Amino acid sequence: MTLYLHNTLTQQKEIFTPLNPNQVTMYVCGPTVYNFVHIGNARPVVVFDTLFRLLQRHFPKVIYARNVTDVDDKINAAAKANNESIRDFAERYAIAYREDMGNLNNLPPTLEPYATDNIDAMIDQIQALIKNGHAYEAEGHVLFQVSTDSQYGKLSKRNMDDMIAGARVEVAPYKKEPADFVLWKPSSDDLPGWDSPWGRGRPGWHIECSAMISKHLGKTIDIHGGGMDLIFPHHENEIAQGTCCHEHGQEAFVRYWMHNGYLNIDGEKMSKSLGNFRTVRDLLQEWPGEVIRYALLTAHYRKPLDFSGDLLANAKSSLDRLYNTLRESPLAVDGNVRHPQLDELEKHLQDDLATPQALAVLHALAGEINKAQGDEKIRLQKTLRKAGDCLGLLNQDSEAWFKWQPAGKTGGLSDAEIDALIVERNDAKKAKNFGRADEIRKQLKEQGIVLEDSKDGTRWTRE
RNA sequence: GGCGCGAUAGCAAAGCGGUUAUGCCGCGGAUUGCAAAUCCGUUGUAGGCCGGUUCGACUCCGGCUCGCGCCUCCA
Repeated sequence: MTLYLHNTLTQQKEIFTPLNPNQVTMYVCGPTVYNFVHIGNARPVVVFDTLFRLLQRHFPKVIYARNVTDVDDKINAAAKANNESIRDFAERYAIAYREDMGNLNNLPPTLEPYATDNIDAMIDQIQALIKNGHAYEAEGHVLFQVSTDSQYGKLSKRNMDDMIAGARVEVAPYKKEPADFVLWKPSSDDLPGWDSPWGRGRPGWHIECSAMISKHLGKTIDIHGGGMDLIFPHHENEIAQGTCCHEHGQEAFVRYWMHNGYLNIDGEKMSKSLGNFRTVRDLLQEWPGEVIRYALLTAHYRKPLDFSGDLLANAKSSLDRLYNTLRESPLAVDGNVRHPQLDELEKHLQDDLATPQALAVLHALAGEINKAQGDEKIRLQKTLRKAGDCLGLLNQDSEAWFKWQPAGKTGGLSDAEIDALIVERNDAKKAKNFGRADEIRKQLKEQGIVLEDSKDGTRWTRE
């Protein structure tokens, strides 16, 4: 197996080889849990879940960590307004996040460290940075001194002069140099805080990730992922912290940096600050989670993807076609199935997660299934189930898929009522009373129920 | 101001220096009591614009136009 991954550090595809051939370590930046996540937040989760599945197929052990940021100024303010602890406040959204991501068929990560459970590791790392001459204390803050890191800027490809020239940041008076960033900041009595060598305070934004990586995954990890917007400053600063806190020798802090492109709305980035976002939670009221997942996989992960109702409708139609070929096929994935199309699918995924082509393979298999009969058909259906599993798709029963209806929709016909009308219609058909049969078809159609007659009986689906 | 990305048919979205991406939508045929699904065929002059390299470019190179992103919380 040769796996190619695009590395943001080198801006090109590289052959992936883990530092330890028996174990891959991967860290992906998780959510700051102060509200429901939007569909743009779901893109990296789906992308790296797909990578996680791929890695698991080819390496004996994969440790995938995704953090939960449960302390930050937005959380602090919201928890205070609610008169509850940041932990209680944050945990509600952390649970919602896990539910939402689960509904998109994302596997749980191996580890989900919480920032507030790892304050000690952050303090340790900050102390190491001070000891190594990369950080300094000033007015209760601890700051990383960027000029002490000759490698600074290597991920985001920018140099200090450019940054200072274009800086729109106010420079705090206690900074030695404008680009220095906060590792630790003091907390007033009404803010969450932890005791530290620099007084009661709380961590800066970037330190949690590098500290938790060091603590849970080690000095060097194989893959670190996240959205493009994290390249600067978040990941650049993580590199500075994670590299300067200890002797690294030849090995980097992170060996492969991967970043997904944005989800756009009308060509503009979806973001919380622009307010042009849709929450995953809302979308799940209208669409199956699998449709959302499929939609996110239709574009290559590094490309922008314009999000729209049409995108989801197209994804739904495509999945309808695939599920139609899986009627009566068992759900369990048969690990022993072999088929050239599976090799083709693997080849595409191994080429920096070429999911659009991987989806094309699913459709090629569907075409074969539609033409096949008997055992050959069953074998191909098993193949398609397995192919779908590689992408986190096609893991449900076809009948359930076609009978699905939006959670937000109420008052429609129940399954039993529909079945009763179908019985009545079939009786009418037997009696050659096609007028009544068509009337029932029409009546159901008006309710969004489509009937399909076949020699094996009548099936129905919700539109 | 600095740095970077993109432009493909009705819609979405890929690979590839010459041979069908794929899905949805459209059209014709088969099948069907009707319908759907499926199969066969097929169209919509596809590759932002202008040059260059080449026997040949959507695919490589240069310029232009337009759009977008990061430099500030952000996936």
